[in-house]
Amino acid sequence: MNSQTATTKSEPAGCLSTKPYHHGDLHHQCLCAARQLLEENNIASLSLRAVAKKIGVSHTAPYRHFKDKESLLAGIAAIGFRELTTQIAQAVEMHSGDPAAQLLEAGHRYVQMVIENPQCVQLMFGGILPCDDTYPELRESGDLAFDRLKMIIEEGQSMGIFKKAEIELMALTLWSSIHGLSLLFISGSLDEAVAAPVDVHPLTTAVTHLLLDGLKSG
Amino acid sequence: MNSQTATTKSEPAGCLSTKPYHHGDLHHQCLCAARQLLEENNIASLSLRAVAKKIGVSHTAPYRHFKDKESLLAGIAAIGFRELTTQIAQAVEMHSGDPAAQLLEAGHRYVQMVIENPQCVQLMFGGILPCDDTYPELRESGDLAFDRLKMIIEEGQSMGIFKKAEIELMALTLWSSIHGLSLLFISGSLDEAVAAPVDVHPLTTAVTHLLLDGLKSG
DNA sequence: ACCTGAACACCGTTCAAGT
DNA sequence: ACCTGAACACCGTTCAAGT
Repeated sequence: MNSQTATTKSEPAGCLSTKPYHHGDLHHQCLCAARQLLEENNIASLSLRAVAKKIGVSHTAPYRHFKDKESLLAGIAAIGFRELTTQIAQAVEMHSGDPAAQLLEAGHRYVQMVIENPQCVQLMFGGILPCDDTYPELRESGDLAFDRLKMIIEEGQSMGIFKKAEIELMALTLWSSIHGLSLLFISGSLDEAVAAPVDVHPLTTAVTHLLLDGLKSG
Repeated sequence: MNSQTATTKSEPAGCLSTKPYHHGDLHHQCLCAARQLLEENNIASLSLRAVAKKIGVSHTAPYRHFKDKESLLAGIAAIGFRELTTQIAQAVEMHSGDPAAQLLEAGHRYVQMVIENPQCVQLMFGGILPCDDTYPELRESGDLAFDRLKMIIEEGQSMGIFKKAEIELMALTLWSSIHGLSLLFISGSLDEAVAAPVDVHPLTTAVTHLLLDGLKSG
């Protein structure tokens, strides 16, 4: 039994390893460490130097793999967008042939993702990263997720269970609502505004059902 | 004519003034300068030292009026919440007796406020400030705005134009939707996802109408 | 190629000292 | 009371230098 390999494998996901001079995986390790540090504190207090320290590398080493701090942040955001797309895709697979169930499941997964990675989501949608085409990888997955949403609605329309309003508008309304609900959850604003203790899952279900009422045909 | 007063008054809102040793208004001037600097760049690059420099005061002077940087940020957020509440109140006054029109107007004003003060809104809802009762002033106005929203719905129900679902749930759905739509606007995500050029006002109207369909009685 | 250490211009925050 | 300057431990970023 190779003790070095064993040590690496037994790490809890902390991306630690016995570090050779060229460990080669620095790019991935930076993203991994940064993601952890980001969720532990917040966006403002994430420092490139702390990331380097966590991996056990000099504070200038990350510059081999990322142009600057912003570019590292963009890398984390990209991972988040990919994860969101995956979640929606899984929701669609799970309830194939039932658009309403697909939307409900996708909504739950979206909310769950936001609650589990609040700081990452703030990074994705918080206007810290530039909106232009500086990081094309970012918007591609967001785009993909929206397309999938539209496909669900299209199927619902052709099955006659959704009204035939403009697809893009219906998709936008659903996305906005679940997006807003998620962000209100993590902002803490709901704890004060809503009288009862905030119970994420049933609240998400209720909101979605109310929305679907507005989309129903007839 | 007193040239000193004239100079102060003719400032475009930049909060500049000929500075006596005790200018007394430092608290307000800090908030004002910070708000400007915040919108000019973003939250991460707002520095207490830059704020002090903009007012023409030593970099430790703000500590007389704010415990730390976070407490200054909380002050800015509080102003934002108060402004949001005011906007909704004005929307209610403007269309008294017509709950649907009140909701539409409030939505437009909410979106407008977010678009004009994106960084401030990120501060208000971005999870940078602690959610607990460290800054009680913050949640009080948010609370007030939500109450007003519920009153609109209540009136609509008693007039028989809204369905009699749970008021809090209906209010939450509306708030989430408009909140989410606003944040998607400023995040730039829509520019990529939506095919047509994003036109804020008509899009907000369309989304609200779709939502109101779901809230209608009958 | 990949990594390091010194250096620079910035931060937030504290504290003794000045008016 | 209100403000200042020096000091401390942090930042991001650059660059010559090392393996």
